[in-house]
Amino acid sequence: MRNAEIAAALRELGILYELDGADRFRVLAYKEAARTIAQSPVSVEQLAKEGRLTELPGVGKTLAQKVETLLETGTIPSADKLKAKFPATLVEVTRVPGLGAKTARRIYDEAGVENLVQLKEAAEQGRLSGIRGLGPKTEENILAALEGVTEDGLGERLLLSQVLPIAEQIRADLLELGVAERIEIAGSARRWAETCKDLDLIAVTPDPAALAEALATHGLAAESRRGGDAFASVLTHSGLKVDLRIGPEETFGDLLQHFTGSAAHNVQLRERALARGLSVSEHGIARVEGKRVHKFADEAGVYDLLGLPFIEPELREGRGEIEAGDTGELPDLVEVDDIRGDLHCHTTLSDGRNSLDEMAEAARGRGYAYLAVTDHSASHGFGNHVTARQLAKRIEEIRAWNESAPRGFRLLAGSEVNIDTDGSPDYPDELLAELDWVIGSVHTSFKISERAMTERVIAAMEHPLVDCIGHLTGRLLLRREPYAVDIERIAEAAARTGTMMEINGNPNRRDLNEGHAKLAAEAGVRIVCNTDAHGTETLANIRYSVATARRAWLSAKQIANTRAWRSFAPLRKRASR
DNA sequence: GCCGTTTTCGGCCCGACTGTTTTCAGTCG
Repeated sequence: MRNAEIAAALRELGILYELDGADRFRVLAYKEAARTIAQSPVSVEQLAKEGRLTELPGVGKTLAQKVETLLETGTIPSADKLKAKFPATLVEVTRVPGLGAKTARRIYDEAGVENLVQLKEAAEQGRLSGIRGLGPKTEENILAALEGVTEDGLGERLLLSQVLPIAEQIRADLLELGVAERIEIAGSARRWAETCKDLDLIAVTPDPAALAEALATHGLAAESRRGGDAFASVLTHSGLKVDLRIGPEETFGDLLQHFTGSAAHNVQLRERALARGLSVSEHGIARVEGKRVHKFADEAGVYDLLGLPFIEPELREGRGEIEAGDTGELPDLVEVDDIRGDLHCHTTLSDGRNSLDEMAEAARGRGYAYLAVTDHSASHGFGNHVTARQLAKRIEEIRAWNESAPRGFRLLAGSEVNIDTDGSPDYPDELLAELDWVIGSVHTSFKISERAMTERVIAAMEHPLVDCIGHLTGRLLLRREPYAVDIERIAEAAARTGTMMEINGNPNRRDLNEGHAKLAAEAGVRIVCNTDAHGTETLANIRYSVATARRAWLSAKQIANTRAWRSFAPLRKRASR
């Protein structure tokens, strides 16, 4: 059973308890445990086998036992008991925005509503407004919210790469109009999360009404939701909800900290504050006993008063960053400017959009010292494979290009070879030996067992001419699940064989993900930040690769391609042959 | 249900908003 399934079962059980009227902290405990399990980079099923479940923060004896039962029998008895008490479909009713467990339960008890279909009927027939606490306005809101229910469910998320360009555009335009003194991107976009539910912007302005109006009439805005002196919200044509919060200059740091989150980070920060007699909110930090409120125009001041160094937004996920800040063990995170070369890109030889020359020029224009050209190999199944003969010719072409290359920049003759089901690359070794750099990637036969996939990848890493593994899990965010691999075994094998592992910066992939990347780097694996660019413009996706590295707590020295060529070259596995 | 540089019991983040209420419960981020 995958972590996501275990987490979903606990989350459901938490909601069932909530529907049953359980203590809210008990419900919170289930949701917290579900969150940590969903985020765990290692298999929770494996942890259970080793009797180590309680090592997960938020998982105690009771929850560990429930997870063990779930893994053994496929169900949790307490969940079954509650499902016999009231319909389990009430869980989906609680997912309607504005409806929670309390209301869902009351609507079930008093109007017999068991699911979303019945909810819609009841609201249309006006059968909800008689219920205590519910009126005609609530009915209206429920119907409006149900309109937004799609086949895939509620609360659709967007890729960061769909959100960030909009955020940057709106911010730049509003600043240029002169309607705001300061605007910053906050929320999950500022933390460089993989996907976002909405976009949060924070602003300081002498004229809130003018700023709200400027947002409402911005070219990207399809409709204005609502506005006021401190708040404006619009929906873009692409379906992104943009919330703009306006505050005074003197608490800008407090506001930015609050709305950058994450929720888990903020909760932990406030708990730490309370232990020191301080209460943190978006308005400042107050003494619990006393009147004095500390306000900060700058975010660093907030952390400083709590005895912490500044914590980079990418780390604010409640994964130990506050403890690390306390003990002075926060990492010095890698930055985009540290990257000296890109080791994964394509040209028109396979499925890229630009020529070798164009890609080389674009890489040079970014200030890189090297670019590995890694077109797809002989068996790439999309009609754009590169035969051994074509690759041999390409190698010569690159050698010639380097002869007349500008100083301080070189092209590497590379390939992204397919890893066959038995783990072997799909070019002959003699040809691979001619190359400067080889990435091995899985592009076929995704649906094999975790054990088979793990062994397939490890076999590829044992090959002396496979320098690096590309996009390890093959996931496509919001579209295709990752294939299951045993990341601990793979990281061990990568460290042992000296095989590097890439963080693919295609914003649909971000693969290695942050959990895998952290675990691999801690196991001693050399990580590389790549783009997998299929055109000159997507070389800029390096920022997503670096973002994942930062969210994995990685420093420049843990990323191999922050090195100049002469110190990177000997790190390649082939260099030690 | 979890957890411990105040605690193995008694805590468990904070405020805004909404719609329904004459003082507040529920929901959200």
